[in-house]
Amino acid sequence: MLYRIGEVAKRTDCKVETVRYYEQVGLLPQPYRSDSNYRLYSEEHLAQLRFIRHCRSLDMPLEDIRNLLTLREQPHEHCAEINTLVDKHIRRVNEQMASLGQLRKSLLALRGQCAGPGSSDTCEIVRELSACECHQE
Amino acid sequence: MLYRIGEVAKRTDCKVETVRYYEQVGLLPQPYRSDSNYRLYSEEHLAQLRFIRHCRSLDMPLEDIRNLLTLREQPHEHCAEINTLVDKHIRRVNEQMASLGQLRKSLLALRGQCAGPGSSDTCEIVRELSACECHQE
DNA sequence: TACAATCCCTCTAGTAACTATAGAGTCAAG
DNA sequence: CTTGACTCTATAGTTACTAGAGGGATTGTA
Ligand SMILES: [Zn+2]
Ligand SMILES: [Zn+2]
Ligand SMILES: [Zn+2]
Ligand SMILES: [Zn+2]
Repeated sequence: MLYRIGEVAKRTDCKVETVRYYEQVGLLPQPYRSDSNYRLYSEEHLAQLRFIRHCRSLDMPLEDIRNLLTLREQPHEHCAEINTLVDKHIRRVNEQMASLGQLRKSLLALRGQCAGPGSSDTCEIVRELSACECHQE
Repeated sequence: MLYRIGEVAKRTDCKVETVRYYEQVGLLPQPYRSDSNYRLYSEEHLAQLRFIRHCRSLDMPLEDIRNLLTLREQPHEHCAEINTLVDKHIRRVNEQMASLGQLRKSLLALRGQCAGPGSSDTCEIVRELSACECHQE
């Protein structure tokens, strides 16, 4: 059973262009081709694309996915490498969360500066943005 | 007192190329030029660049900063517009935090799947990534 | 059989916000 | 006078797609 690209895209919840893109950057092997040069995908292709899409839904970079695919191909176990890779990603996500938390605090503080219209000549928010300490000097 | 681009970059903690980039996309007005065609910046330029950099440190998109700069220029108060803009950004940050939180949960669950080397033929992490439910069908 | 609506193809360029080259000119110190 | 640090322009690369142009293929319907 072979599927055309539109079918494949629908089944993996991604756009046709994205499927072609994965092929272009070497994440997805070349599909078969019909007489009219249409791409034709097997179940294996579909499975690999699902793998990729699920990794992407976890926000893994394509480079990591590439590595995971290689590890998956090989017959041996690679728990160590795989765990390292996932742990690194978890660390990235933790860092992003931390910095977003900081950001949120700063933004709320900034937002609190505005005392409402009429309270001053220029909005305190703009004043704060202009006269910060961190970017002076 | 006029500053060359390297000095300006150092004082605002950004790269020389970034300063030129802001000029190119119209966030920073054209500086003066020396006889040898070097960019020369006034204190006003410096202040505006600080404004931009501080907004960027809050992760505001350049488009928002452009709008803030316009609002700042005008003599009247614009608390309403400014607050709307900041609130929208805060909402974006909140959304990002929420989705990162979800992501973290999923990743930790995935990480927990690995029972260590020797426990199975292929690492459970890879198995989980291959056989997810969300990307089937 | 004719025709329209979909599908698919390749190739190219655009997105955000920079970053990094290449190849050249300028300037101050030793 | 030469070395090194600075600057200039113009162009391309980064990430992971997305959108479009301009063309063929397929499918369903009248
Ligand atoms: Zn205000
Ligand atoms: Zn600041
Ligand atoms: Zn394992
Ligand atoms: Zn999935």
